[in-house]
Amino acid sequence: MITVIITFMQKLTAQRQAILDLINASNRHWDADEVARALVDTGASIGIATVYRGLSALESQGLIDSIQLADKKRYERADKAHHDHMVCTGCGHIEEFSHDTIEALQEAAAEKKGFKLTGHQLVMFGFCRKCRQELDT
Amino acid sequence: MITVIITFMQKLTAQRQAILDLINASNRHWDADEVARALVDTGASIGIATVYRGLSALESQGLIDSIQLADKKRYERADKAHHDHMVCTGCGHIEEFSHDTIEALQEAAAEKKGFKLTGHQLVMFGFCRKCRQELDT
DNA sequence: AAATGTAATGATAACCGTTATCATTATCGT
DNA sequence: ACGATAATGATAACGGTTATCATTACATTT
Ligand SMILES: [Mn+2]
Ligand SMILES: [Mn+2]
Ligand SMILES: [Zn+2]
Ligand SMILES: [Zn+2]
Repeated sequence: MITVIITFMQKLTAQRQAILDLINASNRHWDADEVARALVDTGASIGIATVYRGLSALESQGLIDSIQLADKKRYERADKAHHDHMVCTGCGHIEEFSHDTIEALQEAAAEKKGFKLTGHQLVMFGFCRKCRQELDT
Repeated sequence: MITVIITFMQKLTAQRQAILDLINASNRHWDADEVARALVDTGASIGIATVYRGLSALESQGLIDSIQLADKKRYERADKAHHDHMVCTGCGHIEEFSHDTIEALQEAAAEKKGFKLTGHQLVMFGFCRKCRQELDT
């Protein structure tokens, strides 16, 4: 019998509330540094370590979501349905999409290999509509 | 009129040939450190910086492939058809799979958003057959 | 064969996102 | 109010990767 002790946030502190509010008020995908700068710009006082810890804590509560890109993690609101991402390598724009059939086929593919899925991440790279035009000119 | 000068490898040096041979002789997904250690173990003399540069050069020639995982990049043989990956969070085992319908639907999803795709990466996380059993016991 | 130009090598410093450390501060239950 | 516990913030440390730079290996030209 193994007892696993999980420590949850004792409280949504002022700092964590500020992080959560910031992310919930936008549709962006924030990295830790952007969050820290945005909060400091509004006059809040928050250390970068607190931002990292706050983001982790909020995510483990399911209050925010994240995607792991090549270089860094980016966080976004959790009150949207599951979706995946297209990243424009030209301008960094992130487009969201969801496709039920793709999701179902992933599950089937996992089943065939004996995998018990816990998550997935599909990232597509390319050029957004705007950057495509600039390439043609 | 913009001229882009691309410098290719002048030559497949002994070090890069050794990296390529090592990777081609296995079905593993190697990180840079594993490659370096494996080569040093066979008596070869190669610096870690050379391994990183060699892996990059070989990949840009299309001689090897890579996947970007959360913490590090992993390299594999390029003489297999395109495929995606399932990573076992229990033991690190990487299973490969390919699904033509998923690929086609991705292209369609990109088209709908105006994206010109250049690549994608689908990573599924979960527990492999072996680790599933150990969880149940 | 010798000289020249260019690319690769290897040791190591630097970089960058992230996590660990630790003294201090805030918060919760009693 | 008290004591226990968790969060904060400055900063050090970490891990993977890239940059620097003096040296070495090639290939091409004389
Ligand atoms: Mn999103
Ligand atoms: Mn593979
Ligand atoms: Zn773009
Ligand atoms: Zn496993």
